[in-house]
This record gives sequence, C-alpha cells and structure tokens, in this order.
Amino acid sequence: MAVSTLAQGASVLPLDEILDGDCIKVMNALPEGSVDLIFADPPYNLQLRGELHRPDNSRVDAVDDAWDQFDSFKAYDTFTRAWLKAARRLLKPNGAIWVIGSYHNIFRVGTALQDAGFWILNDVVWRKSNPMPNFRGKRLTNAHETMIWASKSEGAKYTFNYEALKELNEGVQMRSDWVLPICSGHERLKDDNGDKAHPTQKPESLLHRVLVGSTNPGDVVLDPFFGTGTTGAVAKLLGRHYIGIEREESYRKVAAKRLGQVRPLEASALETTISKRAQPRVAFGQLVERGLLRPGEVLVNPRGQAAKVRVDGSLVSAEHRGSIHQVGAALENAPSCNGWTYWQFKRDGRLIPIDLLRQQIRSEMHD
Amino acid sequence: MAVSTLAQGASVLPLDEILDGDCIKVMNALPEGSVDLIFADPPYNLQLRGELHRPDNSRVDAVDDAWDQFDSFKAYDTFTRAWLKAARRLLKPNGAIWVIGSYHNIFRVGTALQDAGFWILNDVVWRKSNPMPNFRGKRLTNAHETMIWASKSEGAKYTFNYEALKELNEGVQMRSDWVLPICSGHERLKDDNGDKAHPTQKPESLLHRVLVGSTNPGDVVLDPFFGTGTTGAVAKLLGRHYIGIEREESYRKVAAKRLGQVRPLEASALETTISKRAQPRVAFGQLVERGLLRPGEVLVNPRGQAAKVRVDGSLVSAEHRGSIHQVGAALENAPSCNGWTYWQFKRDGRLIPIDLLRQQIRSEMHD
DNA sequence: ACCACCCGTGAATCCAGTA
DNA sequence: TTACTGGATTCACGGGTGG
Repeated sequence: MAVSTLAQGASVLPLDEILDGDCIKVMNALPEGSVDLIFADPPYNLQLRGELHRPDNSRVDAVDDAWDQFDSFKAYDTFTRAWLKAARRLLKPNGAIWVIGSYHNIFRVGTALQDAGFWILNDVVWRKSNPMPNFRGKRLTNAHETMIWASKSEGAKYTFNYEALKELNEGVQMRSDWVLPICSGHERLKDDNGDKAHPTQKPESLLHRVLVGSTNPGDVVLDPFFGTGTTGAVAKLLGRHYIGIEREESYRKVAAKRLGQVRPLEASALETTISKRAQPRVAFGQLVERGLLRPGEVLVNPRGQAAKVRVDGSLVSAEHRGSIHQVGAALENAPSCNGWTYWQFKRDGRLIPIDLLRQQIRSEMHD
Repeated sequence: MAVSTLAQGASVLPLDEILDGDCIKVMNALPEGSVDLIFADPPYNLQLRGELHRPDNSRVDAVDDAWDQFDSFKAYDTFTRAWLKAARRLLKPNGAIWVIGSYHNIFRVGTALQDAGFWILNDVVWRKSNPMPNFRGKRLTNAHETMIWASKSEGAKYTFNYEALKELNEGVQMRSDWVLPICSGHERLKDDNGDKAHPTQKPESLLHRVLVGSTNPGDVVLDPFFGTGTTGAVAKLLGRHYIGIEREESYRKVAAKRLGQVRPLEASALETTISKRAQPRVAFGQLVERGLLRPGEVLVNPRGQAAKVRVDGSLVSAEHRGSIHQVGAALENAPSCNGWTYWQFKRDGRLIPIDLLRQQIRSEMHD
C-alpha cells in the first residue's frame, strides 16, 4: 500500500497502490483497457444553503468541503463527463463501472454515462436502515442512495456472479434494492482529533456486495475518488487488486494505514454472512392505501364501540382521534393498547380482526 | 368524466375530464399557472430493441433510419424537455410535479427537470414487494422504480402533509423508500379479450400516498400520460380534481368507465391530522391580557431558573430580557428555543406548562 | 458481567409570517 | 427586498457510564 506519484505515461499498472493526484490526469496516465472494475463515489454537489440544527438544537455537521462545491450544473456536468471519459478508456472491453450518488447528482451522472456509451445494467438502491431523519419535517427522510452499474458498452460480457449474490440473499435472487446500515461505530475512521476522518465514508458491506457480485479474485478494481479507501480495503480482503486515486493527503494517509491492517481472506473463506434483515414494520395506513380498508369504514372494539378510518390511517371515535393504538388506549383508559389485536372490521356481516390484514401484507412482503 | 377534445386556447380549466390529444398541445391550450400537482408516468421506450418507436410514437424504419443509441437518447431528451416545459407553464407557482420512471429514462428525466428550473425535493424509490424476477440470471432483479418529486422552482412553498404521511407510517416520519405491491388481481384492468388493458398500470396505493402527501382536498391534479386513469381514480376518491390527457382511445375508454365507478369519500374521512404549524398563533402577551398569568408572576425553566412576566408579555431573568423564546434561548445558550414548551408557572404549589394556557385560548377560539 | 440510561451523530439541497 | 422573530422539528445505533 505504498502511496506514490505516478510518472506520466506509465505503461505498467501500479497494483495495490494509492496514487496521488487529480483522478483524470492519473487515469489518463495509466494504460488503456487494463482495469476490470471501477467503483466511483464522486462529489455529490450538495447545495446546502445555511446551517441546520436538530430539534435538540445541536448542529448538523454538514458536508461543506471545497471538493463538493461546483458553480453550476454545467460545471458539474463538465467535470462528470471528463472523468467518465478517462474511466471508460481505462476499462477492459468487458469491464464495468459502479457510480454512487444521491438525487443531487445521480441523474446527471446517469445521463453522462449513457451519453458516453456505457450500457446501464441496473440501478441499485442502497436503502439505509439508519438514515439521518429530516429534522424540519419539510420533506421525506432521505433514506437511500442510488448506485448505477453499467458495462463499458452494449453487448459486453460483464462479470456477474449470480449464484454468489443469490447465496448472499438467502437463496433467492438478489434484488436491485439493498438494505444496509450506514458506516458507523468502530468501522468509522477517526482523525487524530477524534473527528470523522472523511465526511462520507461508505460501509464495507456495500462494497462487499458490489465486489462479490461483479468481480472475480485477482481482478483489478480502480477507485478514482478513493477517500479513506473502503474500496481498497474490501478489494484486498476479497483477494482483488486495487488502485486508488486520491488528491487529499489526509485521506491518503488514513487509507494507507487502513490498508496496511487488512489481511486478505483465504480463498476458501470468501463467502461470508450477511447482516440480518430487519422484519419490516407494517403501518396501519398501508391497509388504507392498499384498499384493504376503505377510508370512512368503521372499526369496532371488543365493547362494540366504533371508530372511523381516515385517509392517513388515523382513527376517529366519538371522543378521541389518533392511531389505532392511541384511540384503543384512550377508550380503555389504559396507558397503551395494541390496536392490531384490538380492532375488528365488518365483512359480510362478520367481524374480522384487522391483524389478519397485517398478516396478509407480511406474507406478500416475503415474495 | 366526459371525454372531450379541447378547443385551442381554452381559458377555463376543464375539471374532472379526460382530454383527447397530444399532451404537449393540450397542456399548452390550458391556462397558465392553474394546476396544483402534476403526476406523470411518461413512456420509457429506450433500449427496446426490436419494435422501435420514437417518443412521438412514429415507427422507426430499421433499414433507412439510422436509429443509433445517441439519436435515440437525443430524441427522448427533446421529447422530455418539451413536455416538461409545457407542464411547468401549467403549474401554479407553488405547484409540484412527480415523475416516475426506471433506469432507462429516469436519469434523463431528472437532468431535464433540473435544467428546466424544477427543484428536486426527493427522489422516492417504489420498492416492489412482488417484482418480476430476472429470468436469465444476468442481472439483479429489477425490483424498483424511481419517482422524482420536485417543486416548480427553488424556494417555492410546495404542499407537504408531513403529519399525514407520518400517520400513514405508524408514527415515524415517511422515508424516501416505499414498499408497495405492483398492480395485480382485481385492480388490474382487463380489456375485452381479458388481456391487461395497459402494460404499465400503476397501483392505486402509490397514488394514494403521493396525493395524500402532496395535495389538499379540492386541489387540481393533472396527469399528461393518463393511461387507464389511476391518477384520476385516486384523485376523485380523495376529493381532489383531476385532469387527464391521453391520446389512445382504448385507454381513454377504459379510464372513463373506471372513473365513473369511483365514489368520492366523505369529507370526514379526508381529514388528516392538523399540523401545529397550521394552528392559529397565540401571542404570549394574550395570557397576561386575559389574566391567565399576572404581571410580575414568575416562570421557571427546566433547570429551575426563574424569569418574571411583565405587562407587555416580555420576560426578565437575572441577566436577560425579551420574549419567552429569546430568554429561553439565552439561558440555554442555544440558537433558538420554543418558549411555550420551555417555561412553567406555579399554581397551588405545582408546576404547570404555559403551553396548557395556550391550548385553553385556542380551544376558546373555536367556540 | 449485565442492564438501563444518557449522549452523540449520520452525503441535508430542511421555515414562515410580518414589518 | 430585507430584517426580524416566533416557534416547530428527529430515527436508529453505538458507545460510554453508572448502578
């Protein structure tokens, strides 16, 4: 994991190194058609206006680094098309690329990929199990990021380890949405002050799935925005070669130290477990959205008291309003109430527990 | 649900109708700034080898016509930018748009939205609980579609029913990934032959969430690619007005029949949890004016610090003076503070939150 | 050792009404 | 248009502390 400055026009691929410099120049100095996979986490071009505070008045540590600032969409597009062109030149004919982004930049990246001749294979949604909430209640919780997986060109024979991913997914086909936690805890690298070493470090679990699914042992994986080297760490662990490009010295330093601590897995151990999937919660409102209960319909409790369903899944009784649990608790004058087992609805003159509808939704979710 | 052909230059908005014709021409004939929400499910027809159609539905002659990939994207972009321009003209200043698509087209749509001046609020992933599997095992199961939600411009005051969506999500704020089944079963409309009436009919549950979250009863919702009218059906059910545009007669026919069978919900079922923001403002000074608090009376914060009420409704503590919010913020050394939930007063030796007095005034205002 | 509780924090385009 | 100010707003974890 030496950190090296690349001489112009190198004809030999520097494997398992972190290269210093602007990614476009460095990529153009590497030999054409020599890389199996590129994983890129480019700047997102977030356009943050002012400071943001949590409801408890603590300040959100935003991504305000200079490398994420662009003057306009046009400037961002120019940058994107330039690095994608250099990246495409580097790829072997059957190579592929992954690019990750958010709604701020991913549409521009996707358009540029298509215009450059890449052939999109899937867009993959990383659904974060623990995203940061929306503190002001003005939008939906931004709970996912998008990755685009594309081959160098249409008809190319890209690598796809279908069986391995199926295995990772408990025996069923891997889907285009991946539920994984964000990078936190001990995995999150800190600097000497104890602050996060990089504002946007990606979880290794994400790269694990990418590399298991779209590379083979011994392949060369390049990351032009190396940061703290998550791509390199997982590549090395999985017996792939990496090439990292990073222009910020502080990130290179952290990455080099990190990579020095990675010990590749034995060939026999290249299969790992996956994080368990949380049992999805079913919201009562889904019964309304999906037409299993009609807004305005009446639910009945064990005492025969009635409450009416509203479009947002809340209930209204003669004296109370709120969730199925809240209204149930109020009617029972109890501290809490499981609304799912408390309420019934009428069908064909018979009373049916609403929990049966929840079970129906749960069973559909497993399909 | 009459189906009508729009006369050029109509100055009156035809509500709750299905309009016949090309959506760009029809939209341009409707009055500017008259629509609250646009939901659009534009054609995806990219990368569909074999039967090629241009976005304007003209057939491609594979022999004479050089229909390479770049031309295809270029034509799609031209089409997209044209209908988005017409759509944006139609929107009220505080209106918003939703566009749904897949990786074939959504990146181009997103780029065009941004370039047209729309301001992206969220990208929302519709995670299909029952997608079609990938039969050949060559890619990931394409298990989601992407919706982009955007306001007409940056800084616009778009509609967002935060509390209603939170209620729909079992009391936690709604995320940007929605798990919903595809449209199937009885909901899936069939033609006279028993085949599906439309290839990409969207589930009503999806529109339910969109319309509850980003419109109010009475709003005007336009769908320029109406198809079998899912947008209209849910809008009518929820007490919103719809305008559908569809150029295929067979779809219009199915949609008209469908809409005729929809019976709007009662107003009481349409109500949702009212936002605190929407409640009338109460000035703290009113508590003094009305004698609920006496001038000179002492308020106490959570730390036990005291402040005295003055005749004009301002507070004085040992070191600070100003509004209940300002003194609270100063004592907490915080950027802001909600004085209503921060201060308490004493009655009969017990501490009571001043917010209770505000609620008392508010309830009197309803009488 | 274990559990309960508190605290910190994460790629964020995050306010509205009035003077 | 700008300035000011009232006041509304958070979910899932991990780690550390204290009992």
